Amino acid sequence: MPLFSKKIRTRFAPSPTGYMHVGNLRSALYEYLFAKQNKGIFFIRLEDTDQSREVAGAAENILKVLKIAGIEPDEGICLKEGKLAEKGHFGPYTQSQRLNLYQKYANQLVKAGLAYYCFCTEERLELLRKDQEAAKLPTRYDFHCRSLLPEEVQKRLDQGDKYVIRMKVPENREIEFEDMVRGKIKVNSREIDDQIILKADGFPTYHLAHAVDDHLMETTHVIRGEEWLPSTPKHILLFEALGWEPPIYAHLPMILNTDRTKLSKRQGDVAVEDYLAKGYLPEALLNFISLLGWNPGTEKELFTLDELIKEFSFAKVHKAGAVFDVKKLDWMNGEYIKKLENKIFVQAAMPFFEKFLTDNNFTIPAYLEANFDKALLLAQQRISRLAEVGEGIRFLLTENLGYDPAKLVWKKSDAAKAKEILNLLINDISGYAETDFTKENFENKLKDFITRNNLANGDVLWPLRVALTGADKSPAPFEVAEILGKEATLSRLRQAIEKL
RNA sequence: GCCGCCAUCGUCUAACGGUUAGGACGCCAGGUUUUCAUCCUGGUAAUCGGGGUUCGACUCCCCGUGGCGGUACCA
Repeated sequence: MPLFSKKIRTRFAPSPTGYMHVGNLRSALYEYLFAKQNKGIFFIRLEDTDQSREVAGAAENILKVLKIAGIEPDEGICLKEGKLAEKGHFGPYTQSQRLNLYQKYANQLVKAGLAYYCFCTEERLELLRKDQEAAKLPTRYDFHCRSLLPEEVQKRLDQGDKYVIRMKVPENREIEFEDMVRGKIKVNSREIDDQIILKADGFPTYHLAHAVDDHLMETTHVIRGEEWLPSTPKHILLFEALGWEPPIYAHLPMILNTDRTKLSKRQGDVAVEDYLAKGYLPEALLNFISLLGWNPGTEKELFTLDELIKEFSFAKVHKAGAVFDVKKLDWMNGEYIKKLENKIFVQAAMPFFEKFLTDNNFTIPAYLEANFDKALLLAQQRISRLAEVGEGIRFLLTENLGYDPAKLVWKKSDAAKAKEILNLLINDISGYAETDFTKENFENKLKDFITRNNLANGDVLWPLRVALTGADKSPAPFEVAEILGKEATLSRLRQAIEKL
């Protein structure tokens, strides 16, 4: 394990422009894991520098999802009684409240000759870009305002012309940095544009805000998506111009759709919330996501958060993008569901079950009232998402099973025999006491019935299963009978006979 | 167009110059079971192409190819 001289500080810096994307969740996870395993600080900063894209409630939502996932900040933006709050000594942690700082440092750069005022209109910039594209040249700023005389600049400022501040990129310099996952990266400064660092509305762009905040907030490690890799040299330059030491960077591989394009809404869900709404357990989702672009170097695949904190390492982070494979997520989620304590499962499944009831206009039959938990538990070992719980025990909620009568016939039998056996069953079961309707007793009674009548297991149990559940894929008939009770069990058997 | 990053079964990945290229998901087959599922056993399937370097390349280098990202007064 590497030893760092400074206290490790990582940050998650979302923009409140939408919902929590699974890629963001993974970034947050890695940032959290790295901080925790180094006994450092994980904090959250709100990057709300684009007023036009801001979505009300988005920040609260992102924090909420993070909390559900078990990733809580030591410092920075947090949730207090559902509302945004801050804690820690490096605040404010909301960029829109730090405008004076960005302006101060932008001005400092201008004074030092490392940045300059630019009065170019967006129209001119757009035209420039189009010309460059047509001429198949790289699209970049043409330094138009770099050479403005100081008097000219002053005059235009005095007359209130709109301006932005651009960084002045040195002409021909190799910029080199060491990325924790990609190793050495080299870029020549001539490839770097004179990026705008302060916008006309007085807000900083990401680049300036990143340098200022991560310096002031003493971030030691910037862990972010691969899409930031190309602008990292700008950031290094900015840190240098401000006389600061840049943080250590780690650029994470992308998470992709099945067709290897950047994970997008069109091809499935990207919002963490959507997955939670389908009944993926937060622990399972986190576990699955942790393995997208990272592996422990062993064959272990199921990890708790604490285990991840111990095992995680940037040395084992992949460089290539990883496809988000829902099939594997389903498997993993199923594993987590099966392992859930019964009580916890019922608790977790209940909201999904209730939604199923209202969506399908079901009311709860009398025999179910007392056996609610037992009913839900019938589904626990058989589903891979909590949202499947209702469908899994649908047969308990309606008398109208609506199945194909042919199903009642076992593969090694015929309709006549099925009918005969169902009749025998009704006779036999009619004589059972209510107390025989427990899983164990009912099973014993039936096995006795089978040997007494010299029948095969399948001859009896198969039609019984279908009669009780209307499905060939369903929990065992003993468990179902226990919940149904005598009256409902018999009535379903009679219905079955009528169908044959 | 220009710049950058990347490349092992369908998917997630292991092998950091020497392995019959391993595991997991999926899929297929067999077994257990009262059907399905679970569970167990087995099978299927990969080093993008071409050149080097080396006694020996998945591994190192170069060139292609392909994918992705960036190229905003968005982050």
